[in-house]
Amino acid sequence: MTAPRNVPQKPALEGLEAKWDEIWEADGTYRFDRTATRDQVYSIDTPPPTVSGSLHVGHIFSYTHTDTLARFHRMRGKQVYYPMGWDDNGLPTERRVQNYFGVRCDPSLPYDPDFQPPDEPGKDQLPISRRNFVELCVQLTATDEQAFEELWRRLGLSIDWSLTYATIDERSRRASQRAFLRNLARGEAYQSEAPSLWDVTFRTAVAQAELEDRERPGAYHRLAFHLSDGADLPIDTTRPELLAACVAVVAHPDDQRYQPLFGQTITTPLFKAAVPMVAHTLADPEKGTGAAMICTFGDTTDVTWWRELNLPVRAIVDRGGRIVADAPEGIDPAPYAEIAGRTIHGAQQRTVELLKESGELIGEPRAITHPVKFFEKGQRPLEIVTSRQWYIRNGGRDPALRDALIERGRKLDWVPEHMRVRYENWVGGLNGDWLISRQRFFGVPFPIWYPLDADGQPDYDHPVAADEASLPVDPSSETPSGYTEDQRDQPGGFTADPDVMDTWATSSLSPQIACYWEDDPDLFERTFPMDLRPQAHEIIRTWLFATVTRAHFEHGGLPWSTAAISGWVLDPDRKKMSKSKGNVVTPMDTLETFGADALRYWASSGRPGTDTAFEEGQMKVGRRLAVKILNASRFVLGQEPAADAQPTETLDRALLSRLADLIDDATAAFDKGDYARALEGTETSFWSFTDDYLELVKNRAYGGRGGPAGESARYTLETALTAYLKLFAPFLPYVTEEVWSWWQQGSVHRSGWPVGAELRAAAGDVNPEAAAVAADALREIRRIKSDAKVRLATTVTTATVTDTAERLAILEQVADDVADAGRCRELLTAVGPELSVTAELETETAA
RNA sequence: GGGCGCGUAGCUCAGAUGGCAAGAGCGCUUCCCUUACAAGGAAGAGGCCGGGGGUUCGAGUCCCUCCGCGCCCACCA
Repeated sequence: MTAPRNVPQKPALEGLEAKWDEIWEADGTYRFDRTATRDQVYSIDTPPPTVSGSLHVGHIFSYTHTDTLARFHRMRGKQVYYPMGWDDNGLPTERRVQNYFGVRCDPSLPYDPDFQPPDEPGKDQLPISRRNFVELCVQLTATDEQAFEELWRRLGLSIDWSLTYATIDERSRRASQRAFLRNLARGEAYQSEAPSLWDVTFRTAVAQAELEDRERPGAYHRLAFHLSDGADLPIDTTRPELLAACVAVVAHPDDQRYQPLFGQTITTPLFKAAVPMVAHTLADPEKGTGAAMICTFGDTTDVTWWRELNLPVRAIVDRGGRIVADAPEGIDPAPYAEIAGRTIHGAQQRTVELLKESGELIGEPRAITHPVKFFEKGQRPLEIVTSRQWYIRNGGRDPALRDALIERGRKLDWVPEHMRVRYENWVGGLNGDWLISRQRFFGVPFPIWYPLDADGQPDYDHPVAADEASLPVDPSSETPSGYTEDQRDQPGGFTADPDVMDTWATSSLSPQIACYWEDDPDLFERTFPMDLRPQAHEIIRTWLFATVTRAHFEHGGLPWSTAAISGWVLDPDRKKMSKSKGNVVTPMDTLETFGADALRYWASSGRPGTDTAFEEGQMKVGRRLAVKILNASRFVLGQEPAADAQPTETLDRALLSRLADLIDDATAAFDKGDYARALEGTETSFWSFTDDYLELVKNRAYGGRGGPAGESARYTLETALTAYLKLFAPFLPYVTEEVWSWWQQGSVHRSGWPVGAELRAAAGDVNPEAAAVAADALREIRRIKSDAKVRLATTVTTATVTDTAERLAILEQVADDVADAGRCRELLTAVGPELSVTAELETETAA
């Protein structure tokens, strides 16, 4: 039955990664068997890493967690559907291409088929056509993806590499456009011209989920507004440059100071605009003077006031963050000419100067620090600009939908459980629908055209959608049905929607993309909804929520049953590791230094959802464990049990019994997603196996006493080793596979997960305490030798073990093994209150 | 301002439904080349379990409160 044994003399970890990566690939060890039915499948919605981002140990950390679960379920007999995606779509790639090649996209330029990027990026970015730009994006991401794949393979992720996708590839674009068209047809997607948050650097709209607050220095400026009776109304503002955009003054309806003013007309300083005094509960009597100017638009509260109070628009900031050239209606154009064309900053300086000159600045500006909204990837504060954008409903303005989506979150299994709260917080706090259009270039285009009227104006109310069968389409180069290409951008013809979808609009469909939604209905049937979504906690509000929303609309259910949220890797100062902080360790270097198994050991010791310190000490421990497995295995496999060997000795059966408990514990932990607990238990047990059990049976196993007792030891050693290798396999795939190959056929990763009941049956009726009693006695004998500062091999002429009668009865059954391991010629016992050992050591003869 | 999480040996962390006379590894001390392993092995020292109250026969584990740290969210006048 067993293969010939091939145990190396001097086993080592070096070279195992390259060797087994190649064999696993050649043997298709992790290949998905698509004949499996849904109940036999465990499918994983792997996070597609942003390939333009840098690789860091945080990736190793969380992807290892997922891989341990994948390997566990595979060993339990599931067909694991474990694809890998690349998120190459979107702004990070654009930015990287700009910097890497020194180019920028100018959509007005024609395509140059012979274009070659400069060898070195020049001082000024070279303008190139959109198509040339996108080609560079594709070229660069291909390189990035290779680096990621190399890392993942080296790390030993058991991914089926035949199942990769990229968020910009044809299948993703098709799924993304198809899902959008269906959202549109069902009324879940819509277009609206409305004020929205706008990044003036990237010149694109951004979504609520992509905002972050940053503390910024600012200053309160107290401005003198004028009442009709000539009195002044002081108002504080941090944005005096928006004075020209002021459309009203607001105060809280209950604010006694302003009761008489509500409904009156106020004159703004400098620009002399007549604006109404209005009341709204969002006005905070505690802030500033209690009265605030409403501008179109200084912040999101302005938008709320503007909408709810039906105020006019007086927009002055353009899409590049400058003051527009022409003064809005109703204000004095003379001072406006002084700020027109300036940047926000310049306009603020000039406005303040003018206010000082006119005497309408009261006192000096008072410096403060306040939170300002930024695009998370941006460098300049967001402005609010009115533009036409696509939205997908997400409950932000529909309580029934919001409740339905919160309910979906409650049906999801969260690991750890408390992460659910973040989801509910976010969904509960939404204040608008999901803005998915971006005024960018490298992304999935909207599959939409607009008819042009006789004047060449687009009819946005009657968009022409692409046919599903034609997807994916690029509306800027393909023609809608019913038109000819020469009608493009001609009066009476058509024009393409110029925007692309935000990257989350595509990655929110990762389960559908990964499972070949509509492209391969048979495969989809076998894999969707998926079992596991592993991801980081900071993107619960984006990726997780958006994915739930899309599946809610498209499938009326959850996209997966479990969400496993990983923590962060912290540097020793307890700060999140990130590139900007300059404390990132290159993962490939770390892999070279410690080895994949060691790194995986460190990663696996981080509890689900818990932030974990980057600690080289743990990696050294992992490496030592791997080496220990090699050496202990070499010892165990040095002798072969007879085919009919049975565990007859008490010590052996006690070991098997404890091993059965370990297997049950590890299995239960894994079932709950707690890989770390499974590892910890296995590791603790394994060290006691090598330190105690191995020493106790060494002599017996190698024929010291001969007969069935030796067979029992050899049988038990091999049975235990087999179980340990399987238990360790999800964590240390390389060393376990290597040892497995010394005497077994096939891959340990395709061998079954151990079953506690089988070992328990083999152990029979035994007191598992026997293993501990033997180990305790041996430890006491070692202590005596250690205290006497003699070699552990020193012979004991007579040892006397004192212990309770109960424990001595157990010791009786394992006494020969204890005597062997302790090198005791004679082992006596005496009843006493607790364990103690005395021993007479044989005098060392001089060498 | 609201919410979540964390605070256990010098360091990194375990301690599931309360029973612990408090654990692991690293580091530290002492000893040992024992025929699986000296990039090893054996033995050992080291904690008012953040502070204060409470519930209980019994609390690191439950409740209250305070302190410190981290994160998420919040309408930026």
